[in-house]
Amino acid sequence: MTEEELMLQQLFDEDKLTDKQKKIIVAAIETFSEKGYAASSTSEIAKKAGVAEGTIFRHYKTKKELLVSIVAPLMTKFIAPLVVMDFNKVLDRDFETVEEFLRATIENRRDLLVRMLPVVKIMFQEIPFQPELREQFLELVVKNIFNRVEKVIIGYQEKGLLIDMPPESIARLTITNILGFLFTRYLLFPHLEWDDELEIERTIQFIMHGVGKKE
Amino acid sequence: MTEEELMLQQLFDEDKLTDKQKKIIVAAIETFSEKGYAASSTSEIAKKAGVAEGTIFRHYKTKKELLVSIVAPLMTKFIAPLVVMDFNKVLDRDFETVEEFLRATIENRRDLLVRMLPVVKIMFQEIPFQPELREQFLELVVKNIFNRVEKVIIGYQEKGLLIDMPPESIARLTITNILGFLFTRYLLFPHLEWDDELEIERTIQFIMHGVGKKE
DNA sequence: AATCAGAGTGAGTAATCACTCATTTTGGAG
DNA sequence: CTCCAAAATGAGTGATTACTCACTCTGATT
Repeated sequence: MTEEELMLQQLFDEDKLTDKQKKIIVAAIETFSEKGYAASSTSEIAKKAGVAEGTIFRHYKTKKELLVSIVAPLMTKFIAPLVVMDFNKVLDRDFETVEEFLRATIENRRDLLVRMLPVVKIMFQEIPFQPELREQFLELVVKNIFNRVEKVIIGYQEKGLLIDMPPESIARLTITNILGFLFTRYLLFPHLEWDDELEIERTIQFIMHGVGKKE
Repeated sequence: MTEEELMLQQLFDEDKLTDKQKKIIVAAIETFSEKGYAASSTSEIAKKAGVAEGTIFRHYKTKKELLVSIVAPLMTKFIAPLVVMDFNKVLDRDFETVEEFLRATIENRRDLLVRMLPVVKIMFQEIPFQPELREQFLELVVKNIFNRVEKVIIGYQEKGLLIDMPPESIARLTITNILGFLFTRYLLFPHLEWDDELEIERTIQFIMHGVGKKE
């Protein structure tokens, strides 16, 4: 199974798509990711997919619909597992400490991010310009994730494992560091040599204990 | 003096520009920032500037040259003050503690970021697609800033104010949090109500002491 | 074998693109 | 005022854009 098919399987119900439809999606992802949405022409995508330009418009009414149909599924896929994350399970059973919870969360999202890298790149590029994507993102991320994460934080605070800074600030800071690491590692400097395990541990250590030296 | 003229003054030697040249730059910044570079047409920019389309190409050979001439000065302006930041002065004279150093650094860069917001947005949007900008960014930020910051960190480590995690990791984590705050605050959720002073203090506290509760 | 719906085609469309250039306007020096 | 170089113009360029449509192909059903 090729790299592309693996990616497709993550995003779509692969079986319902014809061969040419798959090729269009693969070509579109590659082109959008390399040149950006606005700078990608449908003729170029068709050429790269080995398909007539008209074929694209048989399946997608507009170029924008092609973009949205690629990016939108990623958001739900990326968010879904975190939404169903059972609050009590996380707190009481699986993860005794915050460190373990963070380690599991980072590891869990890292796989998906790496596999979906080109689509993730497209997503962040286009969210500022596509209201449809922005709304979907805000709805999913801000309302679902943020509330969910805040509950987890309050739980750990009650167990005395976290300082009593307001949960939304702890959430902001923690998410900033996790996404900041993934962004720096995989989007900003993917070409540098990274010791992933080590850097994840340092990130977790940093989140928990900061960088100030205790007396 | 208008908002736009204030911005221009930051980026250009205002006096050398004719009235129409200024209007072109203002219109280009506005359009690029709103729609993205590739989706902005020169005819639209000309219209918005109240200028003939040919006038743009009298001063800028290509559309890309217009983009670069807007974004490039920002990078040097943004980086320059940090580069000339005297290592010993920072360490021994002005800032006894890391907290004070962080506070001053965040405050210092925040002004500029807020004033330059539209250009900053254009910069981050286009760096992935414009090799010219990417090279300039890497040269300035990675080599200058990163080395400079590492030296400061080593200095504070020698004074026993920072843990002995490798400086490049401390630098990565600290910069992530500062830029992460500014990004979240001004680009991601500028419409939310923020208590800036408070949130900056929390960010600094987080960097220094983490979120783990001490026994 | 006949039928038919959906997949695929590719030439064609008007609109828009970045850019050119011959010409006119402008503003300051002599 | 005259003069002139730089600034500004806007109609015009060929190329490319997203998208259409009349048509063909394909494979499953009867």
